Amino acid sequence: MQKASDRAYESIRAMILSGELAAGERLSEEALAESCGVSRTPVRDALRRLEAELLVRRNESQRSFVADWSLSDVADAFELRAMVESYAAGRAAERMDDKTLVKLKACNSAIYDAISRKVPDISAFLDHNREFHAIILAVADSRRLTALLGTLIEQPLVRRTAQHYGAEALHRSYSEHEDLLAAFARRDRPWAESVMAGHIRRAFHAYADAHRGMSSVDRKAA
Amino acid sequence: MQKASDRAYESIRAMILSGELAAGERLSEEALAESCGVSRTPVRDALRRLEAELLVRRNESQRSFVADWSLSDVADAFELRAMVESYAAGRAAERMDDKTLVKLKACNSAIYDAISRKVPDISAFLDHNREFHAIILAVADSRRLTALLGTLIEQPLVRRTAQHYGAEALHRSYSEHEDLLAAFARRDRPWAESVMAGHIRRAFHAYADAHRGMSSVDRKAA
DNA sequence: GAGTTTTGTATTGTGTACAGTTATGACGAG
DNA sequence: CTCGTCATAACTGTACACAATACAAAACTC
Repeated sequence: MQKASDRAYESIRAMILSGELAAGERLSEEALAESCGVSRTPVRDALRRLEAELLVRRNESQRSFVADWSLSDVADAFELRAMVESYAAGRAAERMDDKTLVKLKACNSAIYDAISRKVPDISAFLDHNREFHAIILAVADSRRLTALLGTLIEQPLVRRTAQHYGAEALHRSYSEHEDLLAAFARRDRPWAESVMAGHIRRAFHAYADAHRGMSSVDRKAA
Repeated sequence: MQKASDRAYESIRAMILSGELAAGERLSEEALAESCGVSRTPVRDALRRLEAELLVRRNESQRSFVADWSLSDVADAFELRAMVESYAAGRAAERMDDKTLVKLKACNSAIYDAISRKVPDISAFLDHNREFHAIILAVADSRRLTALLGTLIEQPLVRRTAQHYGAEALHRSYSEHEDLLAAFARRDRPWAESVMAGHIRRAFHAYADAHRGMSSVDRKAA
């Protein structure tokens, strides 16, 4: 069995990432239990895991809330992610093999297909993008690194704002991936690190622009 | 109340870090519950937390084991820690204030006292050293960074092997802290980053030397 | 005798009841 | 009308009981 605990985890996580549970909202174990169709025990398990990911916060009296990410929190996470993920790309460059390179190329081609339609398929883009980075992380071959990045990649708001990415931002992301592939093909660690660092930092500014645009007047993001 | 869960956490954690629970050993929830004098529920909580720190590993069928850290695992952790903690030192340099600087100086003086006795007080050294780094982390002022480093600092074996550090390694650590203080006093971010990176990397090699010495013939560490 | 199936035991997952704690609202005094 | 206090309600922590699963050992078959 052991499904109940996982179901609760996935369910609550999805509700937080989608915004169904608003930032700062109170989380009652009992209410979540009913919402997930399980008892409080697996919900408690799930909340502990989400707390470790900083998706859930607890106040001094042990009550749980949806973490509210300020812009500076998101900036922090992106800065750390840029550092850690460029390190991962560097390790991957040294450990790259031709078979994995082919997989990465196929993955980025899928990204190209998704963003080159008349109406870009953002959901497919996000999925393939996630896979692309996951493959690199796997090649980097460090459990510790994987665990660390796991807490940095999924951020509330990011997925929701991805819908507002412009076509040029999506294509820029694709072409940065191509650069990464070139660096990997040459086993060039410093190159891979540089490209990845820039890739993540660009993503942050795209997010920040979109976020500013959303929170104030709905102006076009650069 | 809420003590039982914390007691279980601290108790199990201490048993792992001290080596009382050997690396790779099976962890039975019930046995731990009895050993901690609580029921299985808080033990489960504690195991989830320790799992997030990678101090406890679970196999595919959800059974828990003490994580067995290979030398390469420890090397991984140190490399990441060097990267992340030097970033923290850099942020701290930019945010440093005079009051905190005084506290850090006092802390390092306490370290000097601990290591300058006829028989160095390693336990006091470790405590003050932890406090020194904790203060820097607090000044860096990023919850995310704090959470990240939390999973990197405590490592099985490290505390145990600290007993074997030579007098010169301890004094070197003290003097590197002094360098950090100088960098902080001048709000010199790159300097602080460099010193911290070197500080952590030296610590790793001290550990590696001691570890090699212990696992093969008991030769003197450099 | 070797391999496979079956059975028994140990361990974890889940639900639920109860106790202790915190928050909230009502009521009364100033 | 406001502030403080007290009572009640809601929620979390803990324990325990039961169900489900996995591992191991023994027995049976080929």
